[in-house]
Amino acid sequence: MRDIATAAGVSQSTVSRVLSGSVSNVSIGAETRVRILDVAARLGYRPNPLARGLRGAATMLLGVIVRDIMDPFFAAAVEAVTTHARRRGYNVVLGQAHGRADEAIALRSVLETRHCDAILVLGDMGDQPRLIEDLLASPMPTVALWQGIQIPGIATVNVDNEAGVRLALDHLASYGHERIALIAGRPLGDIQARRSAFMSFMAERGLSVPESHVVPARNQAASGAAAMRALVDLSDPPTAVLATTDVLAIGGLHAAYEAGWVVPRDLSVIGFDDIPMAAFAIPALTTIRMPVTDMAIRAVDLAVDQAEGGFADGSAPHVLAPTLIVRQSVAKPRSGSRPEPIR
Amino acid sequence: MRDIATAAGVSQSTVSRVLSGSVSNVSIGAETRVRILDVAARLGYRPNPLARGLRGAATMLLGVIVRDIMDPFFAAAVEAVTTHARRRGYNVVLGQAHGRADEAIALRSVLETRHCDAILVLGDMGDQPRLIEDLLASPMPTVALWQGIQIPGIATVNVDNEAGVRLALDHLASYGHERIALIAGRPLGDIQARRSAFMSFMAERGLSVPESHVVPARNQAASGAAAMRALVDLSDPPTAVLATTDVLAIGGLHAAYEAGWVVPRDLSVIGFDDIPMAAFAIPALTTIRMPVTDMAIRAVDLAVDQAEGGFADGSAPHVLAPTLIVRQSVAKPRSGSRPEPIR
DNA sequence: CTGAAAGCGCTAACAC
DNA sequence: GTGTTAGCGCTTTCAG
Repeated sequence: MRDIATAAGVSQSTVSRVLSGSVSNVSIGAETRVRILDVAARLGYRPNPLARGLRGAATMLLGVIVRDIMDPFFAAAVEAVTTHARRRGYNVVLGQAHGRADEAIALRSVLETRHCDAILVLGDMGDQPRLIEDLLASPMPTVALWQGIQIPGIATVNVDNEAGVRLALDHLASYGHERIALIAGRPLGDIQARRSAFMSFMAERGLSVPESHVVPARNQAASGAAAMRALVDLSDPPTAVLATTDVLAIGGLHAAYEAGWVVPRDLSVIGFDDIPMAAFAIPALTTIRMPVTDMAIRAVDLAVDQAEGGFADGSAPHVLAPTLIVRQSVAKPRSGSRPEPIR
Repeated sequence: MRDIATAAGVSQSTVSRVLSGSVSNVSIGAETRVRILDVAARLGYRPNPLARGLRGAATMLLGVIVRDIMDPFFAAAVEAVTTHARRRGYNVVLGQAHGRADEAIALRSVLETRHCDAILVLGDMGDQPRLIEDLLASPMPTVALWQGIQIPGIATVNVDNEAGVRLALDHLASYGHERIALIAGRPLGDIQARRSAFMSFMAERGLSVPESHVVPARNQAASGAAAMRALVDLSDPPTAVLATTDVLAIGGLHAAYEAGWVVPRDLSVIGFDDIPMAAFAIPALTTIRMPVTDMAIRAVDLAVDQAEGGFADGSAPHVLAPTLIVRQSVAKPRSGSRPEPIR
């Protein structure tokens, strides 16, 4: 910038005024402005965001911390967040927290990331207490999405997991299912909420849930498949399965298929999230749709408003409602205890 | 930092020396160091990366521009890149280029992103000429992945698309398939390469490809499904289908299923990429596996070396080989022109 | 071994 | 309208 100042024969401040589009100040000499713009272009001038930041300017960056970007649900969430952030003039810095092992690093990454204006945390970080602690300690506006729980002091945007589970269970029940199993991911955040909602609603209806009908899994298709294999091998297999995420459900669908079970004739399956692939599962997966876009918008707005306005929204809870998407994977229960082998 | 200097009763420079772990200089008074460290901790000191950056320090940030994060393949790629980047001590800034409409913005984002040490471009940006131009104009180390083509002046890491297509076609041919259709994404980069490889290899074998057997698609399951629907409705439907990506193939599988075609009995399907879901498609998808991890490592190393060492690797082409993953979606051709309706 | 001072690129008072 | 000056937080000569 100094170069362009000398080259244009004006002072640096004038250049700054022109190039940074200072609104408030006095008007700039029409010809001077043109000359400066000209020289700037000729010299291929690029403002240095670091220097701007140092002066206290907003970086227009939103930090996003996501547990696992390979989870299609979170990929969609990142997409939604990115889209709305951009609409608000912000860009996104992605910090991946993959696995708890990297906790310390993820954390560091966040701290180093001080040069963004606000932070969004996607997904349950319940097992990374240091992260949470650190977020709380820092003065940076933070909002947590899909955390499953309220974190005092941090604005959170969640789905109503209980309503979702109730929707799913009601749907299954309306078909006459009583032996319903659960494939559940790590008991944290959203998943934990879904799991306990499942248990209460089953109890509420007087439906018993044998221990073997609640099978734990990591949130990957392979794990969902393994869980389904276990279920299908039981002496008293369920007639319906609720998976806490679509990824798990899709893995389960595959395992059922391999075992020769035809969904939904022999077994009903219902997922949670409505990831893009869900509609293309075989059969198309009935699932609970997450209002991803709305949640992303809400969260970004919260973060941006906090960053710009500085008003401490504190921890007003934002809980949005999921909806039931009926597709092809649910039907009435088979008659026998297990299906006749078809091959 | 000034505060901590006064609080510790030393000068700012001493504090800096201690806190930044200056290697070269003289040793620091043992007691002084401890005192400073102590005060720093007590005051909750956090270095300001912006100020460091201003002084010319590396930001340890890798910019990653990806066309579409919702594409499971690129999600996996981002994961791989992030992992290796972190191993090298770098964090990742994600810039999403979704859709060409945002070209200008994506571009800006990159330029603003000058505060990262190098840039990785994932996926074909052939339709964003301004982006490419800009990358070339800037002095920032850049490496392009899955660009499908060489870009003079930018280091590129690609797969051998032709080898991949040949692998797929050989596999299909070995089962006796001759009427092979192609579901192809946007004719850009990798996809373009795969498409033309398909055409040449078919020609090479003397196999004709009716125009109706090459169906264009956007890279989404829905589009793959639509394409498959078209294929299946043909009066001379193919006995095998090659999709340029697994996402397309999975969509196609679904459409075939809905049409009552049983894969692989009535139709063989083969994909490209080997995304995590591919193994859990129904039936499990035979596909061409991308060496994602290796490519990510190569690219990150290239970028980092360039950023740190400054040696201009220029545009040495890096082309890695894909492999065939045989699963369940390919069998010998059905006998009739079309399958008997099964329902 | 430690302090003083300059400067990275830019902006914002405050003059003229 | 335009120039001067100070300083954001940090590192780094250059002197003590």
